[in-house]
Amino acid sequence: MKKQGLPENITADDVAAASGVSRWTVNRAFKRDASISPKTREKVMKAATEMGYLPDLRAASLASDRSNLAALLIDDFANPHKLVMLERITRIMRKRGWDSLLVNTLDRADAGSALLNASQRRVDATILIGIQFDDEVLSAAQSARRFRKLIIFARTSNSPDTISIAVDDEAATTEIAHYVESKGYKRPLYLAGHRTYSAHLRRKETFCCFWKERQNYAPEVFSVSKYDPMLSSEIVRQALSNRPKDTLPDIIVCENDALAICAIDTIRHTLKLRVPEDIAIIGFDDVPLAETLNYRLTTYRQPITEMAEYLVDVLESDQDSDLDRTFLGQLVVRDTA
Amino acid sequence: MKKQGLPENITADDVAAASGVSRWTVNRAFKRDASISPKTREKVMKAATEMGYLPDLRAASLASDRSNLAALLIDDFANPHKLVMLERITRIMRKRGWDSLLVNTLDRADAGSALLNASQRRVDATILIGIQFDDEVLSAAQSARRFRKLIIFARTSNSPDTISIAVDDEAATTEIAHYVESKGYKRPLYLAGHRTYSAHLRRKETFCCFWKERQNYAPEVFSVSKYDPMLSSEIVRQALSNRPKDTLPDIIVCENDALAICAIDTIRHTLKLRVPEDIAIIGFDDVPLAETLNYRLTTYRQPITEMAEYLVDVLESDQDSDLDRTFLGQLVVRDTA
DNA sequence: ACACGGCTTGCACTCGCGTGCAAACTATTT
DNA sequence: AAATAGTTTGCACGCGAGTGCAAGCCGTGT
Repeated sequence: MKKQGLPENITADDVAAASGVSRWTVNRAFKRDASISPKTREKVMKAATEMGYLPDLRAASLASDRSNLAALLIDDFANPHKLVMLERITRIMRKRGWDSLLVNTLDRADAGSALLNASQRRVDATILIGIQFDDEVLSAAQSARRFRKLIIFARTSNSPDTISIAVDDEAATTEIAHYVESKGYKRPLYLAGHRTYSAHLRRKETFCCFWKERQNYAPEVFSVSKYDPMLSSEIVRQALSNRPKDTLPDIIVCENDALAICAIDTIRHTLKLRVPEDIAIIGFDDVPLAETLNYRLTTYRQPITEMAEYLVDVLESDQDSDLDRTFLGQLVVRDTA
Repeated sequence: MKKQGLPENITADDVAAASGVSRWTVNRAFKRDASISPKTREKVMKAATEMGYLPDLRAASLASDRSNLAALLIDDFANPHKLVMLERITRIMRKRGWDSLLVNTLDRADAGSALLNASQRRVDATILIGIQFDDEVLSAAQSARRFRKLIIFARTSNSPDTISIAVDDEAATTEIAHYVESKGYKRPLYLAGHRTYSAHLRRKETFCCFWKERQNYAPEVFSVSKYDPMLSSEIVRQALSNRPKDTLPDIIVCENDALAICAIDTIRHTLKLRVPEDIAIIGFDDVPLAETLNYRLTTYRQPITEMAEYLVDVLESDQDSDLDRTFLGQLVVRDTA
């Protein structure tokens, strides 16, 4: 199935010979704004097409020191929102001429070596879509200094050596809090994710501060240490069972949709309560599942497409700093709150 | 954030100079079974570590004509099962020293160029995880003959130039059919996906033939042309509404879990019927959502890990043919049937 | 002490293309 | 027609490593 009489490797030299120009001219024909006459280019391209020639990107990258390749690190395929981001990012990158090296760092122990491996392919940038990257891994990566650009997507980062592209957590959470307040909820419970990650801390803090300031008491808070549906479900159960019904929260504000959906299932199936009649729910992200018949989740949508386009702007930028940027999303009101 | 006084590019030459050997010896130190004395290797590695040197994989690939890189093509991020496969494949490839170039071919029109682009990186193999690849795209890809190996994952293919790694659809569907029969269901409805894809045809055909042969009548069949939850939901609604209750199917056998989950939601929320009391459901794939409280879906689990390990065996194999293989999964009985 | 076989190490050449400059060529002006 | 400015093309050299072979090193047996 491999060769079958196919000329081993067609290189620019072959095309050059066939079209009567030099090898360099052949490669020029493939380069967008190279100085080459339209006639020559056409002639070369015709021969190239006939021979099935396409430039070797490894060699190009080696010679030019630009790969047009970025490593995408993900550590969590279970969170549907990550997948939305992955899809959007890869599609938009592809559209604009960039390839993606997907690095699965689910295996935490292996994350460092996975990172180094990507660097050996001399990627132009490394994009972190995972949240499990604590600052330790981050600074290790950074100090190895193998990465031209280290981009944190959908999470704010305080590191100066890093470019962060994220939604404005404070503005978003404040909008949510206002909504919760305006709807007259009185006993909110905040369901947080892993407690050590800055983006998450910020959301929780913002919500709690808002509430304390306006209502003079702090909301209950529960945390789930990782995106494990079983664990999340158990935490929700613990938070809500064995207490008088009139002390139950009237709304659970969740750090993300994965938690929110898990909470809904647990409330309905384990605790046999109704959503939103007994307990309302509000999420964050607007994952595809959120709009399905079963959930109709009220949530906050991040402008992923816009963020991904900006991401490519960053990839193509020459600047070294001042590339951080936050975005505003929008509250999507459905049925659960 | 880039250089900060970092020696521009550390190459094997630098390490060679620092450790008093030749450049070739330095590279030998990094190659698993190269002929090099343990002492020398240690010396070199020490210097390399201090200087932060790691071989450039682009150059290595260029010189050796092996990239240890495979392109993963996916066209559908909405189907949760694809993601399980993606996660498993990338993790296992990484574990065994392979990198993944993720190619999002959701944009159908762009699929061809995406494919070519991957070939320009001289990947060692191209792996198709999507199903939207009709035989047209497939043969185009093949005839361009730019791919050392073209692997179809989780779908059988009849093309001889292709390596297919998939579950045995016939055996699986037969097992499902036996189960349906043994449970005494009498009016099964088969809910199929896109009708032109061979894997899918095979499942549907197998089920229908089985039923016709044993029960002397053909089951109803409905098809959904793509994985769009809204569309699927609509098809289910059409299939089940406006008919006397006693003519309703007693079980819906779905080609995959995505359809099954969608069917459950529609039956519960739109048609206000119960699952499994009014209509039972059986899926295929065992996606993560299938075991959650909300669904508890009876389904057929594919041995993805095993298949992914075999995939890497194929990547590393020298053979050209006879690499196709099918696997057996298992029926996972939960609550919906 | 000599020679021989086995392990280590060094080297010339190659992979396919980019960069920057100089040479050649074209079109425009006087 | 000659000169000038602008455009197009060719080329030497480099990017960073792999391959296969030849030379060097070691210890052992006689």
